Amino acid sequence: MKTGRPATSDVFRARTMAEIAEIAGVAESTVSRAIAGSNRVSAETKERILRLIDESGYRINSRARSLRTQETRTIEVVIAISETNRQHFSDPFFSQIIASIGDSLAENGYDLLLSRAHPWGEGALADTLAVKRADGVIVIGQGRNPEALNRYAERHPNVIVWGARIPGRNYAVVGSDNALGGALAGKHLIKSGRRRLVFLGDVNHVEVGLRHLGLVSSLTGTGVTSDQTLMLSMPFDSASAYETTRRLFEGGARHDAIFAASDLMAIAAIRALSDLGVRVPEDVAVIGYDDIALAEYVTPGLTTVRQDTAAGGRALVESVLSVLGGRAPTDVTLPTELVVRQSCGARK
Amino acid sequence: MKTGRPATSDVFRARTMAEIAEIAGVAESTVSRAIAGSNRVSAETKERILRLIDESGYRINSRARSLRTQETRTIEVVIAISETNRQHFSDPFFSQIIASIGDSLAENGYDLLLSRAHPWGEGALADTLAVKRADGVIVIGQGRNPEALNRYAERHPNVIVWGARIPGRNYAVVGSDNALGGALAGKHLIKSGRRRLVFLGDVNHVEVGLRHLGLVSSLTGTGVTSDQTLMLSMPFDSASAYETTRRLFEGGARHDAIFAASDLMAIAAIRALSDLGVRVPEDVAVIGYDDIALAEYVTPGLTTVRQDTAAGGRALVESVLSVLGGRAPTDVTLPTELVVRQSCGARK
DNA sequence: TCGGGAATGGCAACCGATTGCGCAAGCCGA
DNA sequence: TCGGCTTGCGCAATCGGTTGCCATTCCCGA
Repeated sequence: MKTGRPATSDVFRARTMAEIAEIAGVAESTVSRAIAGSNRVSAETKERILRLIDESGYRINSRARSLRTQETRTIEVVIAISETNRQHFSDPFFSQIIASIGDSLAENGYDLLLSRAHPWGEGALADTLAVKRADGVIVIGQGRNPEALNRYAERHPNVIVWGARIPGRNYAVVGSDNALGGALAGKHLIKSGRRRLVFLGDVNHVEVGLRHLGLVSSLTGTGVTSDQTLMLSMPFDSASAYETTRRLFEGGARHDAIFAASDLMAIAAIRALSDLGVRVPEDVAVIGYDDIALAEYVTPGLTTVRQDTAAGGRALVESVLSVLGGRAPTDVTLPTELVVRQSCGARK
Repeated sequence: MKTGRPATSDVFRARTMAEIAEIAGVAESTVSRAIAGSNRVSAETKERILRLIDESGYRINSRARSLRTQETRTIEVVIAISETNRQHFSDPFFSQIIASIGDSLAENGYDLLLSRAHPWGEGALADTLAVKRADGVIVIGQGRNPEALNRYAERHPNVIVWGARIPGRNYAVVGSDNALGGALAGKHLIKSGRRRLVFLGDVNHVEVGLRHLGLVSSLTGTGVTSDQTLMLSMPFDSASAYETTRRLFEGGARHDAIFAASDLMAIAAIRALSDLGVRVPEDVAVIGYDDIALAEYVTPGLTTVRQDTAAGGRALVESVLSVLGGRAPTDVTLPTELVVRQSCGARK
């Protein structure tokens, strides 16, 4: 251990409830009731015990308590990272929604256990870790393997998922309207005179697939055929978006708009264009998805489909706590809107 | 609860070790030893028990285990957000380092409990939450109130901090060399012909203060006096950086370089300049701090002082686990280097 | 003075695992 | 055949709280 640490103060420091009880001259059960605020302890006894607890720096042992009460007051949050790309988590979208979840949980007196591995993945280890550590689970993203998630949710009742309302699922979801988001982006691009669109994103990913679908559907009746629209499937990260975009336009592509599945990808795409001397938005318009905090401050400002992470986090927590309370969770679809900034301004 | 869920399969599902023991026809203790891999259980008994566990879907109860073993196998990670700006957490720097910490902990079989409130803050509640939930604590950032953190660490031995080696502290730190980082930025700016520097960041924040100090010290002997250098103190977020930069240059400032305390701030500053028609790097060079994943992909690419979050996370975990193992933690200073990209290329 | 009931507090079982210690069976050599 | 040693397994205590139920005290009216 470290040296040179000052001697700890010599006041009484209690480790267990029994010690408190001993000093206070009451039974453990009375201490427990005093803490719980039971009305079966007189006001003065209660006050005396609480003061003693405060002075002695005693803190309740949460494991012992939760062993007895059968609740952990902990919610596990799982990021559905893909096996191939663990860095996915560094997307600010995740930190924003986790921050919101963390705040809501704290307000309700719950802890937040963060997992990066899928507990529904293969292998007993993953499953072992997932059980009995938390009262409920919030999963961020349905990922590329919604069936596995579904099987997991079937066996574990207290699961709420950030994602899309896909049919046949065994869990409640909170999320934006991905198809609408895609359609909003598509309409806006068409309206600003774009004709040859590129979609950047992994359509095998449930939510991304819906965004693509929305984009394509918004094209009907506009005179733009979907075979003018290029769909480039790629993982969820900046490097792939940069490389793909760069290769596409180095090849002399004549596309005039990009819709990316995330802001991170959109920002990287803009950079690829810029490196090639292609102007944004004059030559190519770019729209992202998420509206991360940074979207407003990159150069040029990023037009994007907003997912309200603050509201999303709150809704997820509300949902999971209502399941714990025995109530049925309801699906929540958050308002989904396009935020127009420079990267997709009108053609000059 | 939800309706329409398929009936759960009718295989035997064990909830407790006692049930396993009963079915296997052995004592609970034998089951426990079989799981722990004790050599006091014969190979065939062990195999029989493990197979039964696997088939029955039994998962050990981590609270009961940790109550008995007196260890939680959980590490708490605390983000030193400021009271005034809770959104601070959305900085990708934090998510990157948390991702790395999470991976290292998982490799070592530890869970990650995420806290956003300072457990060393005022109020018994905050303290209550902090105790006995985890075996150790990793604090990200010393923040603006290192004394409070110090007092906290005095009472809680198993604390490791991401931050700077300030004197008198009661904890071990892992971090970059902030003064060196500041100096590297300063030297590079001078070398590329810049003379009138601006520093953006809250110097009351321990690490930021050191970065500023490093910048100023690198100026000696260069002919640039420190009173040519402007220090603008501001919180740690994009909006403030944008506003401050914009106001400064709207006022017709003749500064030719900005060094920001974080990449997020640098990116926002670039945007403010761009909105005013100031060219980066031709008119003003910009250097950030952190080298977040996005720094490489923004437009223009961000020159920045790299903090290796992957190595940092690993070192933090190694340190806290070594304290738990009874060994003394050692301070770790990570390699600190400047990554030059377009935002501070040579003057054209 | 005595019985009844409200108010307060204590006893002990319990949550689900881990582990020191003791016991029984099997094996060996003498 | 017998004692001693090794190996495998079970008993029961234990971790630190919570809570049903019973015991005690006190106050009051009859």
